[in-house]
Amino acid sequence: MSDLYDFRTTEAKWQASWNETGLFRAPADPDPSRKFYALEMFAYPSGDIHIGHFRNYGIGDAAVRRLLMQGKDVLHPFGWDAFGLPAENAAIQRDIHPREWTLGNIATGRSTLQAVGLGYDWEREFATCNPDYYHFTQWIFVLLYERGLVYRKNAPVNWCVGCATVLANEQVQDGQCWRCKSVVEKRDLEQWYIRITEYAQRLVDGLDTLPKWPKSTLASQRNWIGRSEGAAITFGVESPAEGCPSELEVFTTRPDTLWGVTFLALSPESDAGRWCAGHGSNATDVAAYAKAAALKTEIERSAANREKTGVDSGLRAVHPCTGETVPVLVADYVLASYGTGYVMGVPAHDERDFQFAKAHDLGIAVVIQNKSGSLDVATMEGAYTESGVMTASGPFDGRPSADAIPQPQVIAWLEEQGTGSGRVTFRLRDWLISRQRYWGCPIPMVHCAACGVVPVPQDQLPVTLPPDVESWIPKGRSPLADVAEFVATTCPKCGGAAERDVDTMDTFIDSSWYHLRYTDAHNGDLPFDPVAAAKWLPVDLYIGGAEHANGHLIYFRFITKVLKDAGFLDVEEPVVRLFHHGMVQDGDGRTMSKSLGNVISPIHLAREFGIDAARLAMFFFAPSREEIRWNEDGAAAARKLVTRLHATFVANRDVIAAFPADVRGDSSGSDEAREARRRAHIMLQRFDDAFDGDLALNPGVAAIYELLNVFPNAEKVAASSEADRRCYAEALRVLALTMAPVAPHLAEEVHEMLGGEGSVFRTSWPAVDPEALVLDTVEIAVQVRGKVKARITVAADADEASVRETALADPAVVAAIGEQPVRRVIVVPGRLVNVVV
RNA sequence: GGGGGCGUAGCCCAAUCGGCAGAGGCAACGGUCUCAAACACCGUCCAGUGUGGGUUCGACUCCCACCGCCCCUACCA
Repeated sequence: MSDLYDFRTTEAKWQASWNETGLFRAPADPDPSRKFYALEMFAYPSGDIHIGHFRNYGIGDAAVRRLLMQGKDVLHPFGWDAFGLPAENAAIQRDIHPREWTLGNIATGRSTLQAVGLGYDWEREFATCNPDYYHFTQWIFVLLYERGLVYRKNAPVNWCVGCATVLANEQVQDGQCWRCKSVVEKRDLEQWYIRITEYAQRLVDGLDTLPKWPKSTLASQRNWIGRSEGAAITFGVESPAEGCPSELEVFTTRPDTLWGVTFLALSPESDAGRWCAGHGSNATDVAAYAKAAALKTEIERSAANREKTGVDSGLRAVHPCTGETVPVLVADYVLASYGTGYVMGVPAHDERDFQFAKAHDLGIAVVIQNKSGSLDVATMEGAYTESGVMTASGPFDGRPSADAIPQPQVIAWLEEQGTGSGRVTFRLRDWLISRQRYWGCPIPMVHCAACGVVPVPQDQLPVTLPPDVESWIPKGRSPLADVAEFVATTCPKCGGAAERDVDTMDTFIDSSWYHLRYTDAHNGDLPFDPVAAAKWLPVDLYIGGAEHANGHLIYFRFITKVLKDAGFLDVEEPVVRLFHHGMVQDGDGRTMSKSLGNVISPIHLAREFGIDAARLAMFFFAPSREEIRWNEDGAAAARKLVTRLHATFVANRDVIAAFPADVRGDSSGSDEAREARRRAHIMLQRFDDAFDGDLALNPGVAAIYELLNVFPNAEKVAASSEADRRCYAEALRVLALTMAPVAPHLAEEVHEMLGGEGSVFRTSWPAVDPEALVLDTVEIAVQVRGKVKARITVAADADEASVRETALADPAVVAAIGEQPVRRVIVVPGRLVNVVV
């Protein structure tokens, strides 16, 4: 073996070895006490694997390698989130079939990941666009249907003009399509929905059982699900016309402000709003208003502080407590999809209602008085939304509204009166999953003239995507609608002629169950064998970007719960510990993207610096959770570190080889030798803390530098005493193992050089020796009034009294105290002494 | 508007239970090596922790207010 380290050949050599020996192949029958399921979010096969993937997967890879050394039975799989729009866009732009484009990208991506030495069980790999996989995406859809969680509804939906498809709420960002940035409009369409709101409460409750999830993500999900407690209150409609709703039920979180209602407002898309537009006494105006509202884009409609428009609905409502009539308006600041679509207007105590009332000359009534009693309709410039004392509120006059909001007494009273009741509402909407696109999972439903909507029985799945369509160009309906042989089918129920549903599913459904498929990736009968899933679930560590907090990570929790209810799983939550890695930016702090042309491939890193150096650089730049700027100088420094590490082992090879692998130094070594040993254990301790904690590997890598910096040159080591050489040998042995997760190829090479058998990842992870960490003597600071005045050297285990005595005897301390009386002496063992005068 | 996070040397970042602000790297500078340069090696330099208060013997760390930056969310009644 050459004494010069050639990272290119060495790295290739060990990658081949890992493949041959199946190092990362998960055991078929993991020991329950040792199983560990490590997962990184799978990749969209967009083309090249970039440096951001390399970081994400590198963190997981390092964690997994240490787990192997700890003797865990590890499942660490990889796959491809392979359906989705970019494939179709490529098809349109380059006249290449989406499948071909996708499969080509997968092949490139896989070979890149393998070339950079990431350790996965490739035998469990799959792509969601493969019928072997989407067969069971459909199977799960049918299961959801059978469990009453799928329904069809005509409702206003987000319509992306550019993609010519509907979008889910979280796919609309700032009123634009998340993919193509086109304007998003509202359209009325009949679409498939999944009743995720049925699980809203469980999705909220589950958050309390996830202590190892980032606080930010828990908070984000809590806000997204948006549980609100309040009351549903029924207002009568004054002399309702034929067909007109006779009652309007509103939802409010402030039932204590009920007596302050001066109007009701209806969403133009609500049932009553639509009735008013068609049949009400002011139908012409309402219809015109509703039409204008629908044409507004999401951007216009959601612009902050937009003027609150509205129009008289033609109805009058009867206040359930006072019997007075109040005007009812149609206003597009009211959302049809939240609460009931009708709100009670309390201008004095709600900012939006205040603005609306001012703009439309509606009455304002103060019913919650502030502490000083100064609220007066004539002088109010905004709503008073705090709590206070209820006034002009019938039986509740004089009651504080502060006890609890919503007021339980008010709700109880409403229930007594029969005009309202307590109600919990969620912000979370049902999951709209229809997409008018080709490259997705077909919805396994059949429309039969005689039987209505009929699911394709599970034993007749999959409904395969037709191999070709006439045109990829979106025209506002699914390209599948034009494939006659796909559409024409027979009804599974009556056998008569029927038509297939032509839409495909949102790709978030593909990724909602992929973690389960890995446990049994080749099952042809079921999505997975419940026995196999039980062996591995829950995922012990899940690594991915924080941007999925409200999309994927909610759907994924939801589907896990449904499958548990259906008896296929025994876990309520899919993931024990969630970790969000930081992004990788270019040297100027810009996000790497194809359009900016600043994307760096890990292949480039492998060639220029070596994979181990690139990993070390990445781990060293910043804690894993923080974003980093890629920096070639830093990578070059890491390359030097690899060279230096290798050279250190080569130079000290004979010293190490003279002792058994489990050599231990002890206190008979010199200070210098024991310091080397101590540094090695500090390093180990830091890696342990990181891997067991927040995955911040930077202090650990820094500790490698620290160890090398105190390590004497080889001549000196060779010439030292036997006791010293034992310390040095131990330090390097600890280093050789501890660096393995972060610099795996180098570690294998060193392991082999030191005479190790097999892979270093089949040896065991070292244990910190607490005895190696302690120092004989420590220098501690002596402070007088908090200012350091002297430093004294004492035995590390010196008792407080003697430390105090030594400190007080120090001339500099004596001088600093002078004539002042000593009031207290604080001794922090091993740290400092503070004299209070 | 709501929520989450972050401010430490020129730059990236450490700092255990509240206990001496500096471990490490980059850059810069000086030196050794070299015909010279690069590489390598040795060494040097640099902040008082965004601001203002508070608690404490002692605050980067805890509390309050403010400033700046990043991310998420947003007419949710």
